[in-house]
Amino acid sequence: MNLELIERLKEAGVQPSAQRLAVAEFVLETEQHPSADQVLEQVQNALPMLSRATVYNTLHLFVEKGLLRQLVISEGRVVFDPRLEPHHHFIDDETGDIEDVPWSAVKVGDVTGLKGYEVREYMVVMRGTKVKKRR
Amino acid sequence: MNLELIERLKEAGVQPSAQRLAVAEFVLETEQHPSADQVLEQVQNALPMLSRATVYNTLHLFVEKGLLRQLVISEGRVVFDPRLEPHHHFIDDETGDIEDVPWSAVKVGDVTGLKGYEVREYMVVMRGTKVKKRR
DNA sequence: TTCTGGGTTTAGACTTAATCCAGACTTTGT
DNA sequence: ACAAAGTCTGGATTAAGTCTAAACCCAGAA
Repeated sequence: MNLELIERLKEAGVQPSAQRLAVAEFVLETEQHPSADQVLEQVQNALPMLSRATVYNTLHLFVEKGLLRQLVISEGRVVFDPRLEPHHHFIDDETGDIEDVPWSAVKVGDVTGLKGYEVREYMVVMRGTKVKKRR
Repeated sequence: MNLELIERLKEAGVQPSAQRLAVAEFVLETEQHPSADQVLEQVQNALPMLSRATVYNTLHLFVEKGLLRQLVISEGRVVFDPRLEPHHHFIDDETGDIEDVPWSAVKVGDVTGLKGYEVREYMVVMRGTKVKKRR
């Protein structure tokens, strides 16, 4: 099962294993921005013997191999994002939820030309509240 | 001594005290982006009996009263920034140092008009390396 | 001056996220 | 089947941050 995922791990240079597959299945597929502990909790449903250390190891491995991005923008927590293409982030003041904002939604002027800095990546971080749909 | 600072605290609605003054003296003046523990360490030079809890209380009070901003963008740490006017941030990949980038250095297109979001504040977070001065 | 009460500070216990480690287990190649 | 390399585990450890109860300080009232 899940041959595609196995292929994807191999391509990234990650040797597949039951644990890694289970973690990948959740974290590479989710729409959320889970923290390590949230990943642990979720994946333990499928694989109860999974240890915390393995989750941390696996997530860091995935980040290293470019399958995940690590975000450090939310309230005191490190969080993982499976969307690799550049995008911005909106953080809800009330709930702390992080949402992706498409790259095209915000235009940012030339950043690579900043004197003194070699910018590898950048994003706009917005904070505020979500507007209820008006009828 | 330091009448100005005392005035500033009072204006912000903070009742001055020896500890709060000492913390203010460091954290409102620094060019860095210190973490709570760095503040503790520094201010203990001037006030050795200062307790960790007081530093946390004071920093949070300052944030609440608008004397400081809390940043959550660096490697797993909450960090405080005494510059209240809007600006962007550059984070050095190697050292983790955070530097301020003037608001005018990067132009960002209209963000307030994003459908579905009420944006209270935003900033561009850049990551990369500092360029050595070329001769 | 002494008393009193509110706000402030303290040390230490506690919580939670994250890391480390040594041994056990699995997989791979021969 | 075996050895070596790689992976996983539970538990101990570290570190950031929070909480709490008792002590402290000081301004105003008596």
